[in-house]
Amino acid sequence: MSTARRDTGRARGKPIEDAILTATLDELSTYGLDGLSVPRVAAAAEVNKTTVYRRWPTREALVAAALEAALRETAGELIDTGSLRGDLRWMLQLVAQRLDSAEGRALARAALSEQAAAAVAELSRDPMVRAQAAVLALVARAAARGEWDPNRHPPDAVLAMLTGSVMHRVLLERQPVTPEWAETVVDVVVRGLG
Amino acid sequence: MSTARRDTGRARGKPIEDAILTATLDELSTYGLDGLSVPRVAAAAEVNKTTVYRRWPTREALVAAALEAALRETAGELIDTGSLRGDLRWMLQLVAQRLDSAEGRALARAALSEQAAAAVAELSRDPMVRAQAAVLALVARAAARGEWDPNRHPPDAVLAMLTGSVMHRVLLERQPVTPEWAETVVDVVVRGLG
DNA sequence: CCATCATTGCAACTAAAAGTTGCAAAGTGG
DNA sequence: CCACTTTGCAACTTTTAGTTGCAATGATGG
Repeated sequence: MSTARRDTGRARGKPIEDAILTATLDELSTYGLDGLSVPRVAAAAEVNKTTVYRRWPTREALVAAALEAALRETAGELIDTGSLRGDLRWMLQLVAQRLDSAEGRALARAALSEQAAAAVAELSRDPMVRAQAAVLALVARAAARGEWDPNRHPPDAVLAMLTGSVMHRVLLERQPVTPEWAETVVDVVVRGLG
Repeated sequence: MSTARRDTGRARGKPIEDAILTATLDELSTYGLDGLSVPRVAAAAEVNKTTVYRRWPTREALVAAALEAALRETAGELIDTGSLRGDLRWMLQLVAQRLDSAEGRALARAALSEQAAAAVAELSRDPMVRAQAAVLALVARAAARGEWDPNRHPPDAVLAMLTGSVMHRVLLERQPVTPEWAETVVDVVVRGLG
C-alpha cells in the first residue's frame, strides 16, 4: 500500500549512468576539477551517493569517465572549405561552440588544473592533440595552395593564436564569439600568413 | 626557563601578513580558487591558522587581499618602442612573464572560476582592463603611424589574439614562450594588420 | 506467475578537514 | 615596568567525504 507510484519506477543501469556523467560534467564546469564533490554530483543526478561510489570508486575515475564520454560524443570535424579563410572561419566557430558548453568548460578547467591525476590530464589534453592533428591537414591544404608557408609561420604558434583567442573571449571576457569578432581574427591571420 | 630561543623571536604585524599573502598566492596558483585551504595557507606561512582567520574572516577576504597586494606590486608598463612590431614584442613578453608566475597563475585561475565571489572576480579581471587601457594607447600610436586601422581590426579582438595565444602556450601547452614563438605571433599580427 | 539475482535507496556510521573559542605566552610602546 | 596587543596552542563544534549493512525495487529465466 504505497502512498504514490513513481513516475516511471526506479531507474537503473544506463539511464542512471548517463545522468551521473552529465551531472559530473556540469559540476566540473561549475566548480572545476579541484572543487568537484561526489555527493553534490549524486544530488544533482537525483541519485544516492552510494550508487555513484559503487560505480566509480574514486573521484578521479568518475571524472575520467565523464570526460571520456564527452569526448566520445564530440564528433565535429574540420572540413575542407576550399580556402584558408573558410577553413579558419569554420575552425574558429567549432572551437567556440565546443568551449561554450559544459563539456568544453569542464575540459578547459581540467586541463588548467595542476592537480589533475595523470589519467585525467591525458584525457583533457587529448582533444587538443586531435585538434592539432586536424589542423595539420588544414595547414597542408593551405600550403599546397600557397596560402601558408609553415616554415615561416609554424602551425603550433598560429594554432595557439586561434584557439587561445577564443579561450580568452569565451572563458575570460565571457563575451560571445560574434561573426564580426571571428572575422577580425581570421582576417588578421589570413593576411598575416599571406 | 625556555629550552631554546627562536631565531629572531616571534614575528608579528607586517612580516607575518606578507608571509600569509605570499603563501595564499602560492596556494591559489597550485590549487586554484576552489581548492584553496586556509589551514594549508597558514601552514605554508608557518603561522597558526587562528592568526589567519583573525585577520581575514573568510576565504574570500583572504584571496581578495592577496590578489590586491599582487596587483599593487605588478607595475610593468607598456613602453613606446617606436614601432608596432616592437610594441607587440614587448607586450607579448610582458604577458608571458606575468602569466608564468605564481601571481599570474593565481589571477588566471581566479578569473576562470565561476565560483569567484564578486569582489574576487572584479579584482582578477582588473589587470585585463588595465592592460586593455594600455593597449589602447599602443593602438593609438600604431594608428597615428598608419600601421593599424582600428575600424578595420577592432583592438579587443586583436588583444584577445595576443594574450590568448600566450595563455594557450603557457597555461595549456605548458611550453615556454621562446623568442621564435613570440616572433611568429607578432609577425602574423603585424602583417595581418598592415 | 514465481523465484532468483543484481542494483538502488536509505540510514547510520567513521574519518578528515574546516572553522571557533578561551587562555597562556610573547612581543610592543609608553 | 606596566598596560595593551598580537600570536600560538589545544580543545572544541560543524561540515563534508566516504563506508557499510540491510531493506526495497526492478529485471530475468523458468
